[in-house]
Amino acid sequence: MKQHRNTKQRQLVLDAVRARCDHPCADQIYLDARAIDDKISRGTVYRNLNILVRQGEILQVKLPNVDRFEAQWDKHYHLLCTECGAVCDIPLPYDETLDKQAAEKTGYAIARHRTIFEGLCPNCQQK
Amino acid sequence: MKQHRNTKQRQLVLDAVRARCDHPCADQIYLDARAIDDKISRGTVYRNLNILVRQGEILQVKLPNVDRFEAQWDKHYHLLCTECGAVCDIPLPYDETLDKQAAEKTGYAIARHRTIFEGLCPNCQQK
DNA sequence: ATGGGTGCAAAGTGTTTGCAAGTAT
DNA sequence: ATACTTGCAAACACTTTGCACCCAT
Repeated sequence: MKQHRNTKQRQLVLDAVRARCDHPCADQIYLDARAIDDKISRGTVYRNLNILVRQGEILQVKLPNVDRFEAQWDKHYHLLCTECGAVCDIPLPYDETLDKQAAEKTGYAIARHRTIFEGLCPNCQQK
Repeated sequence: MKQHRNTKQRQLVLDAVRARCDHPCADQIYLDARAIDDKISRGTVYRNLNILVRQGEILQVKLPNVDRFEAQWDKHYHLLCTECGAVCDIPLPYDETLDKQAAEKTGYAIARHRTIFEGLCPNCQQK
């Protein structure tokens, strides 16, 4: 594996992810980083997000159109409001036994599972 | 809701999804449809896939890079081989109680959840 | 006849990449 | 000195859309 250096851009990207709790998308992180270093480029942000994901520093949440990121790295589930697009973590325990069951039934070597709940947030329900 | 007509193109797209069990992506469906009607266009395939998903005729599976589709419409979970990209349905029961728990804990009106297991298929484990 | 549907090509969106210059180690 | 990183812009992959014509109802 390639050895990574500490650059202020990479640190900036990591800080930007950590500073937010709303699971920002890459472009949001770019904007946040840009507000501090107005020279940083989109390419650099995308590259660093990918590196940080690979290093396990941050988590990538695959959603319909865009990927989102978050600094929390333990296994947990997500909740998406299908109306306004808000994403939040959900306080349900990660069920390890599911991975075992799936492995037994399929012969796959299961690393993990990802669960995304879909619904309407309190705000959007009122409309 | 807009009223939809029966066109041979739409039927062709639906048949193409039904004919496959490997969760094809949009472009694969386009190619399959193209093999039968060499005049059908990508735009039409994409448009019809979206319509069919909205109508509940087919299911859309959101994965890393591309969306995949399948004709089975009941709630169930998916298994992705992170090496070769194969996708299959997984014979675990859909857990309705999770939706209730999530709703109670968050105040969201939960419609459903989607779970994707990640691992290595038997083939890719050998390498 | 009416309004949804089609093919085509252009435009979007989100992300990756080639390159020359810069920099952490 | 070495080789990883950066900014920039061009390239990509996938999907949507505007338009004029077509066709199911």
